Amino acid sequence: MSTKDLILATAKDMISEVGFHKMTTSNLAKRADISEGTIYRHFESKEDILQHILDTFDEKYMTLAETCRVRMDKGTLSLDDLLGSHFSFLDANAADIKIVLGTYSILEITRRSMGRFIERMRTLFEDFLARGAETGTLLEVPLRPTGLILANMFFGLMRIKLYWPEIDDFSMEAVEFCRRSLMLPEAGI
Amino acid sequence: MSTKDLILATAKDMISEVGFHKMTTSNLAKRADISEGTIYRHFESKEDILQHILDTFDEKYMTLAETCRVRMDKGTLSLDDLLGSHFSFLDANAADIKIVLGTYSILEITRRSMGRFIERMRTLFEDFLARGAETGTLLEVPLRPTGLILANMFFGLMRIKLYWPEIDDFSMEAVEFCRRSLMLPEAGI
Amino acid sequence: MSTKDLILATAKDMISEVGFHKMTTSNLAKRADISEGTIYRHFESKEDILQHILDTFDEKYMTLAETCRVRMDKGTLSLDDLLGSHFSFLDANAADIKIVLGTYSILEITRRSMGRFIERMRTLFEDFLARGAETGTLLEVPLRPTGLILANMFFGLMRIKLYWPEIDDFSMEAVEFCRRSLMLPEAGI
Amino acid sequence: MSTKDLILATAKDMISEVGFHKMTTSNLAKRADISEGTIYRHFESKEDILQHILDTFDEKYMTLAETCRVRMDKGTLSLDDLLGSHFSFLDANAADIKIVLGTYSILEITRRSMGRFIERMRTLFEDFLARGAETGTLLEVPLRPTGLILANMFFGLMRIKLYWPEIDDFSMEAVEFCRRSLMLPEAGI
DNA sequence: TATGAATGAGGCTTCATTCAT
DNA sequence: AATGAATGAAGCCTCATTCAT
Repeated sequence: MSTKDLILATAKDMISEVGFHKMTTSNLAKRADISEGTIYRHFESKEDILQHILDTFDEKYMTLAETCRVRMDKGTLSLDDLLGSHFSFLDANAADIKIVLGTYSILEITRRSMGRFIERMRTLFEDFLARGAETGTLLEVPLRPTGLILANMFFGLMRIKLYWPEIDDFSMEAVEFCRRSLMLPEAGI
Repeated sequence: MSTKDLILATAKDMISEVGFHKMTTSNLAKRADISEGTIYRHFESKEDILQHILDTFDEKYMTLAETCRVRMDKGTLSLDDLLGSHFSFLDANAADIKIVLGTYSILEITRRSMGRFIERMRTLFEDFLARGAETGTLLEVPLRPTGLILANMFFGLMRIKLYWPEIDDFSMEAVEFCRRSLMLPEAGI
Repeated sequence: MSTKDLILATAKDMISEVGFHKMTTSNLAKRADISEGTIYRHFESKEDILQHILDTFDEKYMTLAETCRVRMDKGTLSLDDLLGSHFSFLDANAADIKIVLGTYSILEITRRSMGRFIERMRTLFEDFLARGAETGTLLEVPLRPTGLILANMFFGLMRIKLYWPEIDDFSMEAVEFCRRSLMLPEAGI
Repeated sequence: MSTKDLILATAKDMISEVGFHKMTTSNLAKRADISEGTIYRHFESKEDILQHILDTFDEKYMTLAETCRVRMDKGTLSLDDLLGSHFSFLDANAADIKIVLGTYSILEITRRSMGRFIERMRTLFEDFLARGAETGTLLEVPLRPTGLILANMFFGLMRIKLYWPEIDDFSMEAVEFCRRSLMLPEAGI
């Protein structure tokens, strides 16, 4: 692994564990077993490290969204698929999420980054809802706010999972909660 | 106002405006027009100030919950009443909420405090759902997780309102979203 | 002596001895026997200390210039008096001068400060020359540049005295040099 | 141009532009488009680069002095010639002068180098004055200090020109000033 | 010769906290 | 109770220099 990647990986771990402020350049260097000066050969500032982490995360989510859209266009993406792939994504990127959730209130760059993230997720959900309404599988609901509600639900789930692990996971029930609100009362009766 | 309250009020404003880390004891003293030393006559540490703010907030919410319970026991609390009174509470205590949301990821004391807050809200919603199921006005849903889902929804709404004010308010739609998921398909009509 | 003055005096000594860059905040604190943090209770930055030194020096020269002007108006100020009082001033403020000479090429604030200093000295000399020409004790020479030449001569003398003390003092000869250039060829002869 | 010369030339530009301290080895390498390590293949240290620049400058002045002496021995060097050739030299080597003036107060090596420079100039002027006195074209003045006064005047002129370019050039008047002080009251009566 | 990543000492500054008055 | 000067640990960052390739 290149030194730059080592720094990035170590910083990601540390920030998600102790927060941005408590990861000091000195700590970071020690844990990555490099000198403090080396950090500045690869990054302009401590905040710059975070910026890189956020950018990478951003790209990862864009890839997921793209994949979802492709399947949506083919008509093979169910509500469960959509929510399920998001849960997987969030689980797989827990550290990044924790970083985002833990710094958006402190740092302007994260606030902006998370704002973009929310928007992207909302747009994706919105498009899904629009399509569902067209094909008659979902209720007709106000698209924009409902997309936001779903995105918001996801963040909340992650937050609780990450910061209050002692609380039982309630993802499944959340999915049910949403299904009841969005699915048409099963025609077939 | 006593000096202690002055410090508390000033600190609350500052923390919600600039965050816990960026409120320094020096800033605080200047803005409250007292000396830095005076702070330590009333509080043990900077964190101790936060602790007091959190405790006060805690009590305020307990009062609201108590009020809700009283009305619930009388059978005069509709879903709209419940959610409405919470929206009012959150609006009226925006500064406290912002402090909680902005520090739980950094400080153990807030993490615990917010944990309790979530639990309390969850319990209240849970009780409401149980009663609704009994009286036949609400669907039968898994109580504990659904209470959590509702609490979670509230926090999310506040968060977006506080940190991304440029996003349109979607409280009303969120309420609708929940109603659809929880209300019985209006019987016989 | 107040702590602020102690810092100022110590810094003046150190800067004139080793230069602005080589006086570090750490050194300064050690030599003044205070903690590094204390420096920042009294000054905004390291450069701010220098600023204070320069301002004080500025005022001191303005006082001298004022005194000279008063005597000039009374008609009791000979060329020897004028140059003599300047030599005394420069000798008495050797540390300040060394600081000015040693930092104007590095720091914008000193460059400006020294610029003002030169101007002030030039103006004073210029006025003296004008008066001398009027009263017929001095040659008529271009005022502005000649004032500058005299100011310049002074700075040069100080510089050599301060940085090359091994070179014999030549102030007296410099005064003679100027007299020959400025005095009317003694009438009476 | 050899790499060594490239480094030297680039360093000369940079030091005269931003000063010795603000030219970092990193900057220098970037501007010269070489690697930082390469610098240390050609020079022992950052100061060593300056040493080379100073040495080269020293030689250049020695050449000028030599030329002047040759003409002096032939008896074809007027005061105007002498001063004029010095002005030309200083103009042509403005970067070197700026380096010397900007570092003698900080660095021992420059202080020594400039000391030698002053001495050399003084000696040359002194010899010229001696000859002038012998041939009866110049007043008899104390040689050593007067030589120093002239050298000093030159440095002052350069300094002001380089650091306060907003001040009008007063070289011509300076020459006049010196002529008045040194020339015999034109016999020719 | 040349590279450029790595080093580590040290610089300036901030800030929660203490203490004599 | 209140003051505010003083502390000192710790934070971020810079930079001349070294060294393996």
